[in-house]
Amino acid sequence: MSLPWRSSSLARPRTLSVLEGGIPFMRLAGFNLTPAKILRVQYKPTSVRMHWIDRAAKALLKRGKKHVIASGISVSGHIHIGHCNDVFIADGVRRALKELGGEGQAFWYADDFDPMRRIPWPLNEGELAERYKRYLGMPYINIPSPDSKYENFVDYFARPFIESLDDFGIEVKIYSGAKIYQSGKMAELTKTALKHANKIRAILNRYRSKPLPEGWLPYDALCERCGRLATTRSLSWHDNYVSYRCEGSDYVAGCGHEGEADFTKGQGKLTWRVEWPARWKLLGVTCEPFGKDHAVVGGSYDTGKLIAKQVFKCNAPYPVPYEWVSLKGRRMSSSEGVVFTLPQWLETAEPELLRYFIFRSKPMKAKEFDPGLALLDLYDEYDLVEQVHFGMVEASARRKKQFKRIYQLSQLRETPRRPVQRVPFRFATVLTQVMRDEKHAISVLISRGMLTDPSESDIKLAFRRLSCARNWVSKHAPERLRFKVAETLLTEAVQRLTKKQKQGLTQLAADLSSRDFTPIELHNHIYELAQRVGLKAPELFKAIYLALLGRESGPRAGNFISVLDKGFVISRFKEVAP
RNA sequence: GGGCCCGUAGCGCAGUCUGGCUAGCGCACCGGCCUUUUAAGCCGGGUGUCGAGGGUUCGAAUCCCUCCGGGCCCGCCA
Repeated sequence: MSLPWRSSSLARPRTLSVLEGGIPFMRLAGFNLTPAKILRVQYKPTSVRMHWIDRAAKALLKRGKKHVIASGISVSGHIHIGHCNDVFIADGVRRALKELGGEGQAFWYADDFDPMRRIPWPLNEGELAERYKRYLGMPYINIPSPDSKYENFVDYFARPFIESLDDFGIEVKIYSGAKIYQSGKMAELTKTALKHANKIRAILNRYRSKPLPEGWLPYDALCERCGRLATTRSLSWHDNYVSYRCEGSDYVAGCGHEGEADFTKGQGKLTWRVEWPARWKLLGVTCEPFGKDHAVVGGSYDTGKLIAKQVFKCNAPYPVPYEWVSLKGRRMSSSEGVVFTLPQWLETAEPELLRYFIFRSKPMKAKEFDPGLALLDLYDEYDLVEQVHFGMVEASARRKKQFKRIYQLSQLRETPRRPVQRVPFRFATVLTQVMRDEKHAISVLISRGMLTDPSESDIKLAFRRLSCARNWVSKHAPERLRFKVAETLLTEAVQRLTKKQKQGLTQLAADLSSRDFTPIELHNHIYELAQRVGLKAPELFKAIYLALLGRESGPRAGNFISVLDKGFVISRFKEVAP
């Protein structure tokens, strides 16, 4: 059927049924619609449901072609997957910009010159806590590492994160706040801020219940005597110097020292609310994701926007606020040790899954992560999205479009062209506990139809998943999903078997040696056998598990036995009733 | 005091920006199947006042207003 208004590819009617069924219905219902009105309904284009990453990229392109996307975190402890929103989103926008014909560069900025307000986990436990107390109020970069393998506190917490970024397909330039201050690059902007201290104070006071005092300066000097940053109050400034007194703060005492800090040499820093817009100016930031704490009215983004405009004469970046991630229902917190880090993620889940986790829902939607059983669902969901992407699973056009984009954003780099062969993670958790070696695992996977004529990369993916499954079983799985084939027959297990159960096992051993079974055949055979020897099926199952595992339940039996070495199973069953 | 998010099936959620096809997905559940299923079974089934009320509209889960419930953030400091 050809419809005249379909000439424009965009102006497709939403659906035909609306047109065909809708109008008569409306007439029947007594509505007197003018043709124009009907046409407007008909011409309604298919709604273009864009992923929020693309929406951000599109908005940026309206402003210009080249963009700098910022992300950054205060290195106040372990950097966890909640923090990843920042850098993952920044990188996602960069990628989307590129796809839309723009240019983007993303960076990650370590706020490593901020003072330590609280001793983070795990340094807040035992004797370490005592040792680290003295560093309260000092910049992170000047605090030693608890582990000699790392240069300092910042290296200790940030390096595992930074080094993992590549594994997640993140391409960002790394900056260090401390280094930037020490290099003198912030000197000019610091001077500008000091010159406009009154203006800045007025901006900040708009949102403060307790106004900043007269003579307040937006600068935190580093005390040359005690090395603290949080304790000083800036009194005045001249040339390149800010004079200060080390008075103390609410969480740590000052040393009383009075001195001068050279702001061209990194002897102090701008206070956060001013530092942020100064950084936008310095690095030409045009887009930045940030946590909802900054996004609140009167928060640092609001004041930063005004300071940027009025003091630094630049525009605030396009904001992408995001919600936080909780871990098993608790708010992730590096200081309290409620963390799940990137290296931890890689142990138990594929990197694509974390990207998927972040990009699947809107940024301001709170996310909940649970590495336990819920991770299985995440795997299944990811696999499903992948299958929809490759057209192996049917989905509505709208859903398909949405899934495809999320799938693309979840890829580390290029989106695979051909369908990927996946081992279902749930099966991987069983296989990894019984497989003898890689060759064996492959043959099992092939015999199950989970791998068909696998390529090298299919095999690689399968082993990556098996390795994740192994780690997951040992670290996050509930006890009932863990099992270990008993090295020798446990006498305790034998004692728990009835005479009939023993007979059943002996017979099963005989049957196994007389012919081959597929897993399903074997499973069915167990039922038949139970009946033959006068047992209820569950009793025979229990016997099998007791003999093999030393406990009463285990993975699906036919499956399980056929993965084990046949000779071993036969002799184990025979052993039960010598 | 201000702001944000959430409220849709038993549970977890998508859909809301940009109103429109029969409100969808996963898990759970229910029924059936191979005489029999413990952990890759297979097939079938939606079990729903879209938090409440009002408004706009030919049409509202979707837009507007009010309210209720839950969570979080800011108002010190990132």
